[in-house]
Amino acid sequence: MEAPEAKPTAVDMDELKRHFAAFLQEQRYRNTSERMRILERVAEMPGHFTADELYVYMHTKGDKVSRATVYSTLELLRQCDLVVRHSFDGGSMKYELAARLPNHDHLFCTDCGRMVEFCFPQLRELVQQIAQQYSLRAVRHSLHIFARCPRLAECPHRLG
Amino acid sequence: MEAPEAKPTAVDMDELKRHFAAFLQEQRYRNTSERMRILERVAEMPGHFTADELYVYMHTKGDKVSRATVYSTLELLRQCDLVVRHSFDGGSMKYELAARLPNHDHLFCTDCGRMVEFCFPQLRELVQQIAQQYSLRAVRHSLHIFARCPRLAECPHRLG
DNA sequence: GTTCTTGCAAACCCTTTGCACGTCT
DNA sequence: AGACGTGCAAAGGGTTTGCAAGAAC
Repeated sequence: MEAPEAKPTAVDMDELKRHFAAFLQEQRYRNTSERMRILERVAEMPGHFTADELYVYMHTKGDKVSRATVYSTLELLRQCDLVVRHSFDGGSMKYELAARLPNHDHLFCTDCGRMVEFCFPQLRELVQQIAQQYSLRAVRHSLHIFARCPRLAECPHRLG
Repeated sequence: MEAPEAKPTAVDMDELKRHFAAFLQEQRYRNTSERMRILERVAEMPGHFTADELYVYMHTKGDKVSRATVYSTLELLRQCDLVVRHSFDGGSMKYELAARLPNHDHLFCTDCGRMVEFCFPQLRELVQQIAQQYSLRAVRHSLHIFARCPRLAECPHRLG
């Protein structure tokens, strides 16, 4: 049986911008060039990234934005569900475009450090069942699995 | 059907101390009064706590330990699996005695802020299945579910 | 013109580190 | 005696904030 890797979704930039503009207008926030530029650059990031990585990337592209604006705009993008923020153990916050990999989870090999993103429909169902036990409706979830190779020497991705 | 709340396990303090002492000896770390005292106080904490909360608690009890020692001992307790560390979204690290609530997960109501700890055997199985798809053996997992009340006004735990 | 946003730097919080002193073996 | 652990304070990294200048409405 094939392992269900999560696959990137094609991103419709205009759609994202419309979504963001609508959110800003609705919330009486201003539609500034910095905010839209940040959304564009977020969509160019390949997967997870930190606020600082985005800041550095934008400066290599010649964009003039401050870290403060990067942080505050990422927070706005999060409020309107265009980006998701992850708190992986011990590190700084990781952001990611929500449209890129809908509803995926993370598996970490603690032997080699490899991270796999996967998508299991059964998990979605189970999560919904669990929430229902408490008369709630699950909106989002985050599952981290920490695993090891049965025989370390044969781990095909081990470090070193 | 009854919602499966995770139930605290009775804690055998002597057993914990033996486990920790054995770990220290095996790793050639020293068995100091500070380290054992910290383990005792960890066992007195009701649930999740931050390193600083433990530090403050110990000082209310008259223990003289520094923050540095609290942090480093919590790390040792983590290495020998006596405590687990959680990284909840946006906040500081939360620690918890592993023996207290074995293998539980977390459900957050985003309307009222309530957090429920639950334990679903099916989830364990599913997690193991997922890891097997990648030829790995799951060791630990962490599932956070974010959910809402179907009708907010009726949320029995809503804030305000 | 008023209010919000930006950029910069400083502040902030949590955690780790360097060093002198104390303690365990 | 030697090596490790502790306590203190300072450093460190990531994120937020205060304020003056600039842009959106």
